[in-house]
Amino acid sequence: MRPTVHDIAAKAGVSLATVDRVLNNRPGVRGVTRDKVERAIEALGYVRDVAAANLAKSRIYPLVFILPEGDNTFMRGLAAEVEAAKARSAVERTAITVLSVPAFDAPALAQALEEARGLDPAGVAVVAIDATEVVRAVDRLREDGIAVVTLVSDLPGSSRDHFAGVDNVAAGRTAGTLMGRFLGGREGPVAVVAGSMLVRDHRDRLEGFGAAMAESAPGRRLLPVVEGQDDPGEVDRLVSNLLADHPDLAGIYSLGAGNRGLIAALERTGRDKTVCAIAHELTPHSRTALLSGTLDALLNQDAGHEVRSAIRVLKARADGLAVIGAQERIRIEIFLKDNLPVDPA
Amino acid sequence: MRPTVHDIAAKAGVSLATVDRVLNNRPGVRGVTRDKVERAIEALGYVRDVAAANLAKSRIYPLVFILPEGDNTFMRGLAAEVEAAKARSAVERTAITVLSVPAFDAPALAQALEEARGLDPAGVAVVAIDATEVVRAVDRLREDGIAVVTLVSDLPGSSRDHFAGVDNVAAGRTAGTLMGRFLGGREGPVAVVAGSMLVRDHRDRLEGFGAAMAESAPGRRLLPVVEGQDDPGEVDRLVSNLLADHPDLAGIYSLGAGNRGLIAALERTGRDKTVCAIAHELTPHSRTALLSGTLDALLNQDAGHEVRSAIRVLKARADGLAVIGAQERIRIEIFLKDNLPVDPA
DNA sequence: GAATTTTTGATGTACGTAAATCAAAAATCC
DNA sequence: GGATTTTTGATTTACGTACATCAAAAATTC
Repeated sequence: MRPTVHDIAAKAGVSLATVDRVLNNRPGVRGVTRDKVERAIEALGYVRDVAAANLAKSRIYPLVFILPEGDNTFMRGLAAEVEAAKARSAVERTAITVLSVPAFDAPALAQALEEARGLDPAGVAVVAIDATEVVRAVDRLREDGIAVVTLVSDLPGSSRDHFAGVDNVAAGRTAGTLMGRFLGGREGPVAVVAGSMLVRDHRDRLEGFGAAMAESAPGRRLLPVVEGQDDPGEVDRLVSNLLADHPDLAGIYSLGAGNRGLIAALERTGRDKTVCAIAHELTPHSRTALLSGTLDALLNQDAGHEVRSAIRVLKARADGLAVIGAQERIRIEIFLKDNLPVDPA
Repeated sequence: MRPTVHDIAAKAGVSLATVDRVLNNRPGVRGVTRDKVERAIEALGYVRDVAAANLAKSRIYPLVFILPEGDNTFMRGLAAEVEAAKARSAVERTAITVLSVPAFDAPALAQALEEARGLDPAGVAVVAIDATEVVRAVDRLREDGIAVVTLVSDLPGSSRDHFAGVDNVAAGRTAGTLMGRFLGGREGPVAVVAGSMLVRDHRDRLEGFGAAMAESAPGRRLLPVVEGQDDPGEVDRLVSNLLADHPDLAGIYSLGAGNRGLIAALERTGRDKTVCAIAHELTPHSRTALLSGTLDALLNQDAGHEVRSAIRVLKARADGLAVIGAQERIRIEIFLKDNLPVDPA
């Protein structure tokens, strides 16, 4: 049987109340006594039964998720994962509120953060936009003792506790290496389609992509980045133009969302088999395009992992506990048509 | 506040004891009453507080892991993950026993399964070998009501409850597609190094690799498979011979373990930059080789995920609960030098 | 050494569920 | 309608921790 508080009390020769005072560092214990108890804890290898502790505390963690609105599948998938977490809230002792804000709208996001603050939650998870007013709003939350985790897109200048997302420079590098190697001897320039250069993750991916391309395909020409606002229609228009302007286009790296537009443009023009296309995020559309060969590779961040990780970190921070960084690191997944997970993500 | 058993009792107009009888389907409840209670549960949206339930039951799950001995890093990593799970057993209410058996030894494995049966555990996780006596031993465990999960290597003919491992045909296909595309215009044959064609996962990988290579690099010559017994020394010898015999060798796919030998042979002969090498399993050695460019890509199955998934499935099966197949599916990870996780696996 | 403050002990209740016991009520059988 | 069986109720204890209260003991101050 694993040791309990009673065993510690017996071993240390003190009362249960004193053990409780030490365990929950309540005041009124002499240093000598505290040491005695701590030695007993050590000797017995006691670990607090969290289930029993939570039961006794009947603690719940009120959390707020702030997500962007908008017509792109990845963010809708992220929202779905938050809903799934909500369904688990009874088990996980969380109470999750979701706030939606217009995409790429820093003032609206800052306002939503203020609204979240009004709800006095234990923690807030937010898909960040890199703007000073957002940084200020996050810092205000932290000053109120509210834990903050950035989700998918980080906010490095702020005092956020943690970033639940991928290393986007590395993701861009990965795409660059794949593109360079997949192109092989093929001639022609490579295009890059982003959502918006105002968002940090897109800037980071571009940086990584450029660097890795320079290594794996030195001398290859990169066309100037075009920005599709993560909107399928806009991406379709931009890619169609690129294909028309560059009959020898060898590859396209789409580092943002709105890939339905990319896929549509490639397939409509019949260039899907000759242009090497690498994109981000596994969705039903991108999955189909990967299987048909329109897309050559797909980089992915697991939205479910990110949401679950964010919740774990927020809970830990609310309790003032440390998190194991390595365990909460989100991986950059590479999918080819051959290693797709069976269920549509 | 979320509803409790008391709320159900009040709502249904029955006693607490009756609610308990329904919830834990104990006998002695009329159909009418049972319905009344179930409607109340439904109406209130009651979900059992697992923490409280486990506390009350003070249930533990005795589990047995059967792992092969042998000098290869992957299996040692797997064993380390089981140890890590053992360290968590207080929290997870498990009691894990590990049995070691000689590698590739079916009679010894069957005997270990019998030994596990003698321990009367709730479940057994085993790295399977494809042999009739092993199938029989697994079936005997199942007849005794003991849950069985195969780990890493499956046993399709048996009555095992679940396989915690990757789809190895798909893994081979993934390697084949990568190899075909990475080779690009380069000439020369491609070699395949396996551990043993007697093991199912290696046969599966070879099958997938051949099929995908035929698609992505039609006409490319595949050399006959050589078998290195997952032993670094033997692999080194075999690869050295291959390199000597085929000065124009374009690629090597190592689908088993013992990659230290592969890496050593490539680097010693200075062919590490000209031969495209794809291997399995992320280890400190393969990680270094990927970063230095000796290996071009690495396929991986996350041993930690596999062990944790096996435990979840065994616990669920011991309680007669269903598992969500999709959630327990182990992914085939692709690593390039750019998307390696930060901590050495 | 008396008064004060600090530390410790003893004890009880609560969290939500499991499981057991015994008595009471209701249904069923003949 | 009485005997028997089945169903239901009432109540208690337990799991391991948190937290509060009050009394007793020890240490500290002057």
